Amino acid sequence: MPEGHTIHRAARDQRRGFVGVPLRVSSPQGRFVDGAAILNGQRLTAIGAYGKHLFYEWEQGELLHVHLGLFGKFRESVGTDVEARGAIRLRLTSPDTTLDLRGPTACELIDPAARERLMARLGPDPLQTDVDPEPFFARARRSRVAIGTLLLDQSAIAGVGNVFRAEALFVCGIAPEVESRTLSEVQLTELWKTIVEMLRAGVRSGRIVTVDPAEVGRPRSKMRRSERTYVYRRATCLRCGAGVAKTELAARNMFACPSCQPRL
DNA sequence: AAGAATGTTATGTA
DNA sequence: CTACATAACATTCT
Repeated sequence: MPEGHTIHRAARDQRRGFVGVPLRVSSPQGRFVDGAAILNGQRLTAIGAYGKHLFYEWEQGELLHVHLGLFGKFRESVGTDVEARGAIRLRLTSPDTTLDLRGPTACELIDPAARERLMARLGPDPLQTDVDPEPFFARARRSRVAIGTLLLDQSAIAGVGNVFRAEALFVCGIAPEVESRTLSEVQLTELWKTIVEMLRAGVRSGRIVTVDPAEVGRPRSKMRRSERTYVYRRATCLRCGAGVAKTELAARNMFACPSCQPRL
């Protein structure tokens, strides 16, 4: 879920006590994390997230960049004597917990300059405090690209993934294939606002629930899987019952309700 | 047990 | 320069 997923993870790791406790980073197999062993014995001092990128900072100034990509996942186990299964790219241990990372797109030690370069090519991240959405608006105003495509372009807006693009467009009643430059200022503003709220809700609840709980008459935590999205991976629209249109946009599955998101 | 899935990047084409 | 297609890479689940 980067998208939320990456961000949730960082938030959750912090709650799990991986910040500020003694950590050991084991030497992983594979082509990832060159020289991670030098982190042995150092304390993790901060976990930061920008868009779908995670940055783990250690006390000696080492900077670990993690991107989960499509398959990357942290798996948590109780205790520190955990059998290593599969290709573990990174293992973090706190006194009572082991956190294994598998399948990330990136897991590498970088320097601050590299992080700057990386962040420089990302658009505004709706989750950052004091973020200025203007670069996203400016891009949208001049682009002929479909808004559904633009939302996945991390250089336009950072952090939105396939679930949130479908759900945010649904909530705003915008058809995904509409050229972004044809959207009104009001629509752009509403879209940004919707995304901010959705991402925040994701971080708060630790899962992606884009449906207003009032709409299904059940608290957020008790919503069934099929009720957590309006159109994403659904056959019918949660709101109006119309058949959801499943298409491909930017090489990803796109879901939209033809009735709630009319193309004008 | 093939295929799909909350992703990115590099490369080629027009 | 923009847009779009394709392939490559990673893992887990059905």
